[in-house]
Amino acid sequence: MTPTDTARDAPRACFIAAGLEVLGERWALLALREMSLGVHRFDQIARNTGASRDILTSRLRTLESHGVIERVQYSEHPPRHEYHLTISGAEIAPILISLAAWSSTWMRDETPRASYRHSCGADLKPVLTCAECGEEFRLGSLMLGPLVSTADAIPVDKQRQI
Amino acid sequence: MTPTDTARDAPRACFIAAGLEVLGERWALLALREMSLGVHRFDQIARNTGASRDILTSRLRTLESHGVIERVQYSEHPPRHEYHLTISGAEIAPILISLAAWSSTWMRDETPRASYRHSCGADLKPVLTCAECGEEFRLGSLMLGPLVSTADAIPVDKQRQI
DNA sequence: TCAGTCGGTTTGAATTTCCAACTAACTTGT
DNA sequence: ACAAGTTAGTTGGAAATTCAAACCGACTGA
Repeated sequence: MTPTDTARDAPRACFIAAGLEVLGERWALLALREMSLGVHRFDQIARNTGASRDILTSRLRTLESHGVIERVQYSEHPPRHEYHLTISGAEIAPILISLAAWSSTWMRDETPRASYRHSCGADLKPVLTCAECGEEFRLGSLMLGPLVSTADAIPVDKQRQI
Repeated sequence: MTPTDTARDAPRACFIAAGLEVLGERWALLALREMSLGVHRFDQIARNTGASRDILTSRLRTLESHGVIERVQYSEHPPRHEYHLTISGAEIAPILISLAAWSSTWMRDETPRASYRHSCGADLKPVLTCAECGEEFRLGSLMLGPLVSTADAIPVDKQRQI
């Protein structure tokens, strides 16, 4: 039994699986993409993602309940809300950027698509390094660590803030 | 009409959306997680992800048809295959790592989960920087660029290799 | 007054996923 | 030799999710 095995029938409970429970539902990342591009209103998010309105409603509620986004009222009568990223939501940027970079390298086909760039003006060429040792992450540099739960506190500078 | 707007009804065709068409289907990233942890066989991938076998079959076929993974025969009679990451598949590492890091910061709850670490031994603390200017990526540093398609060739060192 | 906007909700149909059982071709243990 | 187990699927029917379009209430602007 190597460390990468799991018990006979239990799926691997890890933080990748946990993150996907929130971010991995259909349309969730596209909605977050819109907010990081400065689009905050329901109708525009629905149009720009292509999600149907009922599903989008449900996704936004899930993201809100997990503290990834927040609803900000911008009109009293009638009550109207905008959707904004929280600190937690802003920190999905590396996920979107890695995805955009991978996709623009490997998903080139005949259909023209919007590319992305860094605010410095350059094409997307993100490099992911370990803050500890400075080495670049690559295949095989990701390894399973110990089990953690709430018992291990979230660092103060990372605590949920809405 | 700001650059972040889209035509009245067309969803934004961008590389994030394109990448999610392949990587964003349910179970796809978990299957890729297994392969990057060294698990290459159907039964074990099914058990470790929790995906039902028919859906997993379908996902693996999709990933294969997009060149993200390849089937490697390891037995002639009966024909049996292992699933391995291609170059393209290996390069999803930054996506998985960013997701794992985000999740272990923000998705702490009572259920204990496997954490991840870098091969240097440190906890996951990935930093995403722009290869061009060296600045760290953050919210707002991702901007839309021009439309691109096959016309713009994939760099030779990045061409699909199976 | 009348069309249009905004953020949804409702409805019923279409699609996807789930699960358990089944298969085929082996291999291993007794 | 024979039974049991392993492996990589496939099948079928039920359950869950998603879809698209219509509808709604409270407005706004012409």
